[in-house]
Amino acid sequence: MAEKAGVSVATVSRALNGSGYVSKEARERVLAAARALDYHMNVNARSLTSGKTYTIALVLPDVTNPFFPAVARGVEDYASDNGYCVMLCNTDGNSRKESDYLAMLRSRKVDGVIFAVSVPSKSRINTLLDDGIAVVLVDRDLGDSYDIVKTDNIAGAMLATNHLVGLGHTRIAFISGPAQLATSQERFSGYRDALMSKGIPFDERLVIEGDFRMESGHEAMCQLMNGFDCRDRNGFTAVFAANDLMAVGAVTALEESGLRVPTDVAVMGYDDINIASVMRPRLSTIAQPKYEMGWIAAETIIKRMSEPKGSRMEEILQPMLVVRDSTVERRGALA
Amino acid sequence: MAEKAGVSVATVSRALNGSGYVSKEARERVLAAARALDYHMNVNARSLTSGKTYTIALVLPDVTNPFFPAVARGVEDYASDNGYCVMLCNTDGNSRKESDYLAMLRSRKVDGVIFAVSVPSKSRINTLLDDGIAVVLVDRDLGDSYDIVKTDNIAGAMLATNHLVGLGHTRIAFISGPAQLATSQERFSGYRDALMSKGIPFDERLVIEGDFRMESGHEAMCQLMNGFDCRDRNGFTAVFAANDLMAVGAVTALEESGLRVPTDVAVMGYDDINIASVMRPRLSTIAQPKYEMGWIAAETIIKRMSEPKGSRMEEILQPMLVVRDSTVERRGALA
DNA sequence: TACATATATGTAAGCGCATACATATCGCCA
DNA sequence: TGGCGATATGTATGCGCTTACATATATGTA
Repeated sequence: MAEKAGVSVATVSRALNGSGYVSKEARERVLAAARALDYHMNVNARSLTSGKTYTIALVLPDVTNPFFPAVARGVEDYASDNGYCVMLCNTDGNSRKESDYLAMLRSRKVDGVIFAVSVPSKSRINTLLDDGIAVVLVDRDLGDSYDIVKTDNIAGAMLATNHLVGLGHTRIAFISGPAQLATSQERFSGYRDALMSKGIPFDERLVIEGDFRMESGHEAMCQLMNGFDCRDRNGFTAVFAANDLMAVGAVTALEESGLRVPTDVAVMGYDDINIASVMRPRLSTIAQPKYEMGWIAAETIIKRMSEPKGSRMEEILQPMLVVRDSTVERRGALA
Repeated sequence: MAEKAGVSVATVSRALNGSGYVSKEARERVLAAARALDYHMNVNARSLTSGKTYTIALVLPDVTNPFFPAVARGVEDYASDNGYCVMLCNTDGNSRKESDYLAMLRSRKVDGVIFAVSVPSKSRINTLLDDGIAVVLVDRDLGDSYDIVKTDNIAGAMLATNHLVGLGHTRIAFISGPAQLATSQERFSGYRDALMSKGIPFDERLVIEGDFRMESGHEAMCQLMNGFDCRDRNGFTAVFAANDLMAVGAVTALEESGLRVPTDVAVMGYDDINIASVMRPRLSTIAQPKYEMGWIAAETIIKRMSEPKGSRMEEILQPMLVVRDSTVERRGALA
């Protein structure tokens, strides 16, 4: 390549990177040679000296969870527009897998990792940071120590709860996410606080912990039905699930018991995944700007890489109430 | 690191890789030093000499299409179990994005790319191969030149069509995928051949091309309803969509027109994405082993890397008929 | 004309690793 | 005891690139 153009490797490098002085003529010869040889820079070799790999990792529990593909897409779009590649890492919420991956990413010198934490471990993250790897959290918060992009879960849960209350419900069950996640805790707070503020007593027997997966929603619902008779005003007349997947499970359980949604019990989800608008009854839910979250996370991490010492960045997006058929009965609806 | 252990870098390298001769004592000192310093090999630097990056790319149209996350998961699981990382690349079926990405991957020296092609271009793939990058196609075939993992689309489409025919339908519309994709062509063949073999005349006015997305299914259905009165026996009484997403769109269009599924027109999908079992009516469809496809694709590509010159590998998985409510009316069903 | 600057290019070192090659020690057999 | 093979380790080179530094020419200024 250098010979082909009749110049030194240094000049080639300068020509290709537009750094330093290169005569017009030399540049053209280099470019011509590059084209002729179909030459492509070896990015890995470059990273050896530059320290930058132009790679970021997206570490999340499971792409198969419909919440994440949109986030991933957002990350990827912003990243690729800026010359970055993104590695996809599924942890299954498994501590071991998570730390294995982080080690892998460290030894690959990724520039940054966008992290939907499933086991809250600050030391894990600090290790990355100490290594000079930028980190931004998405969705799953971890206190106020790290850059984060999330939605306002408390507001979202209040939106949901208030909607239910507005419909006349006072006995509202809550199917929570994994208790150790801030995301779950926040949604729970929103639920409880909304109740309180309306003067509705909070009954902890109405709260069951799930794990964000469909089956756990089904299970939780069964447990709930076991403990209470929902045809009884002292039972419950509505359920708010901390994510749509669990809401789907809950609806299924309800139907299996011959209960009608929303007539017998109203169901509210969270996330607004694609399923929500297609299932029957269509699921009322709290929409999160998933794609934007990913996009902004990528933007944030790239910004962070350019100033590692800058002050903490926090992007809190607003969730939105989407009312469909699982909470209010439509009269004269087509379907 | 080398000094810390009191040996040369060569010995460190040998100790860490288990190559060449290293005394037990030296190895232990190296390992101890590594632990003490929290040393991690720089994989990129290594790839400079070894030529291997232990990275594979997964290039597909859009992770947001529910068919792909499962495939991606399969790829990732096998890959990470074998020390590989996977880069995620969305092309949107856009020729430009696709080739941009391939260039990017070349300059990053990925070891292989698992490719769900959207624009069929052999030269594109040959360029990769010439570069020493392994390629295996998933789902989208391209003649018999390359390694591929797919399902038997002809068989699948026949399964679907025969099911409909068995139900008494003779006027079966078909919403096809993009015509340039082998996947679409094969499903179309299966549809037409099944019809033929039952002595049912094939009416090309009943075939409309979509693009695998939900909206296009909706549109196609509208077009179909415009051309035919489906309450007329000479219109159509069933629709087979080449994928579930389009089937969902079709069902929506049907409902909007006040038509009932499956009573007025039966609908059959393809893929068995998560939505299929949750929507109402639940969608009858052809299930593809998505996760396995990804898993096997990763297995295949890693095998290929170890013997670049080996004979072509072709894995054709079998699709499965899943009968739900969109084709047959359930009596006494709970919901 | 003499010298400071801007422009242009090459040389060489180094990034973190693997490895060919040279060297050194040891055990063992003829 | 001389010599060979197995074992162990260091030195040096190169992977493909960037960049500090040296060098060289052109341009401008006093």
